[in-house]
Amino acid sequence: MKEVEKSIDPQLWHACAGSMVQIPPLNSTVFYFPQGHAEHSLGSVNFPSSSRIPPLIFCRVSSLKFLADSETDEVYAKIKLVPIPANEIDFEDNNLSLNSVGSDSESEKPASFAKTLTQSDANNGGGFSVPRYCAETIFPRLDYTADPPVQTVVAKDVHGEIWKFRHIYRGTPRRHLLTTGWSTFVNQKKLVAGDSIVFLRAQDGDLCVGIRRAKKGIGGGNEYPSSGWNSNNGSCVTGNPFGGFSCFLREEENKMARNGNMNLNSYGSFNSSGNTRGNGGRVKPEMVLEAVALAASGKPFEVVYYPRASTPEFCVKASAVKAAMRVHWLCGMRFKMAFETEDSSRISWFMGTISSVQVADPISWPNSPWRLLQ
Amino acid sequence: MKEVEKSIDPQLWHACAGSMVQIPPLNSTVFYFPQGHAEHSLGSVNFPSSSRIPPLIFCRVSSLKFLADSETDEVYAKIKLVPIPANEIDFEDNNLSLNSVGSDSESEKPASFAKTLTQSDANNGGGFSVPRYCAETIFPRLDYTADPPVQTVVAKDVHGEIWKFRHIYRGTPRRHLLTTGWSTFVNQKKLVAGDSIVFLRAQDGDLCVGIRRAKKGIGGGNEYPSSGWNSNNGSCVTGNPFGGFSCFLREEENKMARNGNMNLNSYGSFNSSGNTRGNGGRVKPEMVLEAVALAASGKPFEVVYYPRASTPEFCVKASAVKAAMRVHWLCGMRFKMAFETEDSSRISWFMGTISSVQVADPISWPNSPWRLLQ
DNA sequence: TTGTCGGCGATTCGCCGACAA
DNA sequence: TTGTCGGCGAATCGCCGACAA
Repeated sequence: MKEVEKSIDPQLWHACAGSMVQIPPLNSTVFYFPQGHAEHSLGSVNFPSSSRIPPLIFCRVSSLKFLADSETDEVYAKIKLVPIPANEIDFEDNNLSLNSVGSDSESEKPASFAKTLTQSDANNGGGFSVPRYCAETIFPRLDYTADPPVQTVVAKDVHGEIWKFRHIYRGTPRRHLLTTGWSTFVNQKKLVAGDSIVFLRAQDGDLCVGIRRAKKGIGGGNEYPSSGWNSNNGSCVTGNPFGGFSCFLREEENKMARNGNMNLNSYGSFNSSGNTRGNGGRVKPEMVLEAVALAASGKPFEVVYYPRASTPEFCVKASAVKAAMRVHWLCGMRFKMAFETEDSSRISWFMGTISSVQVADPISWPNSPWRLLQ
Repeated sequence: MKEVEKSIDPQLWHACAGSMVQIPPLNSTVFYFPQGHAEHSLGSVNFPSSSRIPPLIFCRVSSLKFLADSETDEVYAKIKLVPIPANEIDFEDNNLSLNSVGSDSESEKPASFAKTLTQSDANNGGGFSVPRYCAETIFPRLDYTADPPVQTVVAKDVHGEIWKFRHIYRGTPRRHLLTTGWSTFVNQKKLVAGDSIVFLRAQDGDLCVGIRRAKKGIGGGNEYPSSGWNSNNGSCVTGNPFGGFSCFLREEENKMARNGNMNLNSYGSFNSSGNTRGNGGRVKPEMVLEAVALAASGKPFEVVYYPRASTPEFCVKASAVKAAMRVHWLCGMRFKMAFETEDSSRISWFMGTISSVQVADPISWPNSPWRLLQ
């Protein structure tokens, strides 16, 4: 209720959001897409037909807050935007944004590692199997002369809460494991197989730990209206130099049998105890309407963005849009599409061919370039 | 977030709220006290000094919803009120309210029992010691010919969720106990010693179970501005025939050492895992302002009332106010005060003498009878 | 009548190497 | 390199009467 909005470490935020998520830097210029904002909403947004809403609005980022849900740890961002009047639009102003990009690269990517939890990792009885790479590059150095080599690993979560894990190197063949402390973490965070855990070494040397919940869709199907792979969900085309369109195709998604914590005892509660897992975090339709109304009238407004909601970004770097607009997208044109693999920070590329170029929903969004950039 | 407002069984609601809590019946007339509503709020409410707000507003109850917090099970009510214009006020109209009172008594009090959890009840290792009266009048009949007499007791909570308990009659001397299923209940509901549990047999014969959290005040002191025992907190005067002023003086309040679930292990989280216990449920100041604004302008409005918040009622039956106003309250006058004992539905009476008659905060609430009726 | 305690089984938790993918 | 399994010790959990209060 009275939750205090405490900004979290931007680097941990980005690590939890995924490597493909880009947030426009402070003071940079972006295009705000009301239609994209609407798709980001959980319910359907009914814009008043009376007022004409521009398909995209040129804005400057005036404030940026990196936040995390206090219950689910799901990360999200609050972005304050100030619309820039049409006559002040300077498409070539890249000075400031370049500066910002500079300050962006200044905060270099810290070492981080993500792993999807296996059954064995999530099971009660067990520990956590630490991939060798993670143990050697992220965790503190282990004294291999000891027998067995053991240490206590201390990590902060997004709320600054401290967790301790016993890190041991044992077994034949040898492997890294987290034992004591791990099951407490799994239980408190309500992690299940398929969720991911992120370890990150901050610049100050502190170890941080974050989580990414698996999408909770039941059948693995798209939960949102879409008609084909090049529609809105989970796929998104972008030329490499126009980066800034995040998209999430998950490997191994829903392959895992989801053996929830059903209480099969004869005693106790029968109803499942309220699915309070993550990824429910989405924007309310009223918030969208409010933001759009303010934006359309040129007033500053605020938007909330859940980077893991599988909907496209709706605040896109101005330079990226500009560059993309210069390209004449045509049928048959080939393109590269980036997508994220779940278990590491590697990025794979997927080649494709444009099958059609069309403006979606041309009635309410005439001449909108929105869908063209899906 | 997207919580559906599901009305719960009014009888279970009342059992959880406590026997002193009275909610005005549907369509009855009440006086709405903005000042009382403000005290019901968590933060401080700053009324705009520009607009004159009447100290009490005559209303009709147009809608009534009995609700329970989906997380903490704390009960609360949503009451829709329609202000009645001054010229239509009929102080003698008791027909409808009498009818409503009739329909109120029509839903007769079902058998219910409340018990404050002892250390032994709340401890992990143990079961629940069922007072004989509860076992014999509320629980299903036990077959005493068996050895030992055992049965499975099934109970629904406020959400309709079903819980099962093993009820056994054993030990020397014999006593009733809940064993298997009990600790699951305690853990899921996050009950601690000092909280209360309510068992209730509904008319349809179904057994229901509700909870009342102990107030979480640390020092046992008043959390709200008060100056003396006859101030607002935990005490409230009413002549018996003027019933409808709820008040809560708890016996044994905070006597219990509150040995929270501190995690003293060397591993795991250090920060206390967010105190998400009950009794935090209160109204936001904005809601109060909104309601008062609507009320002052004669428009229908809605209020939320947490019966266990230790603040006086702010929607009082019109007839009760009328009767109370007829009495000339004077210094030295003796009165009877009802208060609730925690562990059962008994009501005790406390004799007192009026020490002073004064209007609190006479500047912003001139001529308000509000404080007079504390 | 019922709150607390020590006792003791039964069950789970959780650490371990052996495998094999 | 790392996911899963069966094993086993150890630490709880949770049921029980014995006592008082």
